[in-house]
Amino acid sequence: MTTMKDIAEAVGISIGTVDRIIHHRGRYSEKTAEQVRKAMKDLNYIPNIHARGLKQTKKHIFSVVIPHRDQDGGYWRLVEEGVLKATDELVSFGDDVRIFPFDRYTSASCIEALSGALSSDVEGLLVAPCRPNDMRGLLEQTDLPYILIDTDIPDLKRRTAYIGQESRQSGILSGKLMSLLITDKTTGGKEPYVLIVDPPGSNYHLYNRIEGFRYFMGAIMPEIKLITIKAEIDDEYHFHNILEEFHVNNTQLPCGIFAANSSVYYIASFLEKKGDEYTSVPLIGYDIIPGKESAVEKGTIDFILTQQPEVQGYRGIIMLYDHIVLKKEISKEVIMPLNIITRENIHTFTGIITG
Amino acid sequence: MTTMKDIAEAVGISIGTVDRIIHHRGRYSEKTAEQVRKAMKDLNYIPNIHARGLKQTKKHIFSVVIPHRDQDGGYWRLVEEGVLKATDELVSFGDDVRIFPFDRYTSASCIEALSGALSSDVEGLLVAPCRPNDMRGLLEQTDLPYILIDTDIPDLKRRTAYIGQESRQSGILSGKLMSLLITDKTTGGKEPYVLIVDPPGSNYHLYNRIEGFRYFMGAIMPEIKLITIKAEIDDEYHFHNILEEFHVNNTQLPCGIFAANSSVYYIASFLEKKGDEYTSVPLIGYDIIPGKESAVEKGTIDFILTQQPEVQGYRGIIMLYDHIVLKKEISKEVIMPLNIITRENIHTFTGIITG
DNA sequence: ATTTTATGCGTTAACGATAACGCGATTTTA
DNA sequence: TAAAATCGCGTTATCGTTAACGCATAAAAT
Repeated sequence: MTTMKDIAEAVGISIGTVDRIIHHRGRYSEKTAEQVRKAMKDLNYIPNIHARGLKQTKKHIFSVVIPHRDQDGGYWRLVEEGVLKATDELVSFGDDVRIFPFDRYTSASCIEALSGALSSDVEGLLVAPCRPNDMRGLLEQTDLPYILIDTDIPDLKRRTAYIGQESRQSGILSGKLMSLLITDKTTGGKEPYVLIVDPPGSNYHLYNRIEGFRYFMGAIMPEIKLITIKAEIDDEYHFHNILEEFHVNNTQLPCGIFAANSSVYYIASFLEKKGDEYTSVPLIGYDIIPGKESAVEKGTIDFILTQQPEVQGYRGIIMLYDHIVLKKEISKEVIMPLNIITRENIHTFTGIITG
Repeated sequence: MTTMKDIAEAVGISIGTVDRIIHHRGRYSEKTAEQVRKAMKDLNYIPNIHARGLKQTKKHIFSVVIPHRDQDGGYWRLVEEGVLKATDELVSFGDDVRIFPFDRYTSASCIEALSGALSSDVEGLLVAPCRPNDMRGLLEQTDLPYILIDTDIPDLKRRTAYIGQESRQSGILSGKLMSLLITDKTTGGKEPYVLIVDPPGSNYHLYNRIEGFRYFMGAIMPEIKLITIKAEIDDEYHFHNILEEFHVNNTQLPCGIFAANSSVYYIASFLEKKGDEYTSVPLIGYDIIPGKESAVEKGTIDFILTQQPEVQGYRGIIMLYDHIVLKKEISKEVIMPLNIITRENIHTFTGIITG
């Protein structure tokens, strides 16, 4: 392994000069710099990360600004788990990560969390700007590098990167899967229709998912009516109620149900309560929730789409570290894979972070 | 951040003693050891990886024993890419990875590569024992830790871990997807059948994939005949020939085609040459091959299953490092997720390693 | 009773990169 | 012309951990 000392000896100077040249800290002649650069190439010099990391006295602190772990049906808990896993690794380097959770339904909580995250001795942020209008102001002012996750604000010129999902595309993919599940058997009724369940809260991603689904279904299966019911509370009991109410007024079963987030599990438990005729209705939704896999394993839920929120949280932190500490180039946009989960592969997707 | 010095001061001893206690190197009393363990907990001591890594003079060298990058339709090239990516990271720590490729069709090459990998100053191996009988002998003798990839030899008691796929399960999953693609329209012929293409070489995974596919189709769609054609050479021209020959003898189109590996791309190009009626036949196969995505994007290939070979290679090296250098606990078995790729999500799966 | 051996510690020099500091020699400014 | 600034470089302490070495005191072996 080549060290700076080797470079220095090869050129006939001291390591101090080599260091100054490597880091462009001035106080050297372009002539020696040229020799050093040549020697670095010839000897294949690669900086020793350990030595560099050890010397860096100051520990790096990152802030994470995301909604409370219980919001959006437990989605953010998964993101947080990924963040914590990455934090474990950074702590061994002397660095640290601080989480500032907020309530995504109130403006004040949102602003408070973000300004708290900015004020301390922090060097970079991972932010989920669920309320773009509330957060954009502070993000425009700060000089700190930050990575956006989940929701993008493309016109924020200073954002370092964005990690996210293609929500509309995932709706399109859901539509495709739905179209495969709908056979003549299930469209047996007089007026075939698909039920779209619009979960509580007005969420950018929910909107796009439903829009994508509608687009695909309209294009490929125009003969099928799309009926949307809107839920108001993120609660199993509430979902059962509105589904029951809908069913009373529409005794004919739908030929498919699409839920735009993890509320699909509420729908599954409703169908299971009603019996076999109901569970055989094609059902598509989002997110693997630990402990609730059985609805997929039994086949009540036919397909689940997921973008592995744990991976998003994990990668967010690692990217911050790569960018700020290792000064690596990182991609401006990371689009998460759209994973299709079903009875036959769900067991291969549980507890995965790095792969 | 707590350091060993802090621990030593808290207990009132020197860091030398703390070090001996942490590493069980003897020369200390149980009484002080108890105090040190308590102080470590109280002060939440976490070893500094950088300092440890820097001090470790000896660089760690790992060997990778996998088939040549061109074999199995370029599959191993992808594994190698993951290995190289991980190697890049290790090189910054002063460590190194050496690749010993072999020809999976000859016994001698296989043994030569493995013994070469074992002989040097290596501390651990990542081995794809494609020819278990040829390799088991050497693996039983060595004291070095090794991780198996791709093919498992469960009765090798000393293997550190296995990273692999559930090949039979992936065949079952293919069967399920095929059953969704087959509608009354495509089964219009007199004697509906599905074509199974068995690629060249007798491969453990190929066998299991086909077996799983047969199992599912037999159980769910027993009315559909399964016809297998065996290819002998891994070459586009050869595939076109045998497909053409089959077609001449069986003018009725199949209601689906299943290819047990990346030769699915040869089949796709054949169908595209023949025209629209042919490309609309449901086609399912394996592996995303860089540069060949268009067959999926156009819809000629309906579904691709992949277990992200790059990720397997990458994780293999990282696990070796975690186990040998960081002395972390690593899982005995890592089963890769079974990813379902189709026209609507393929673009989110290209160039992914860590996520 | 003397020599070994064992026990329980403290001290210290690395590992490679960093950056503050110092020091002549030249150039610029007052 | 003297003082000040700049240039180009060398020297050195430091980060936290490791492990060799040393050194008393006590126990065991001769």
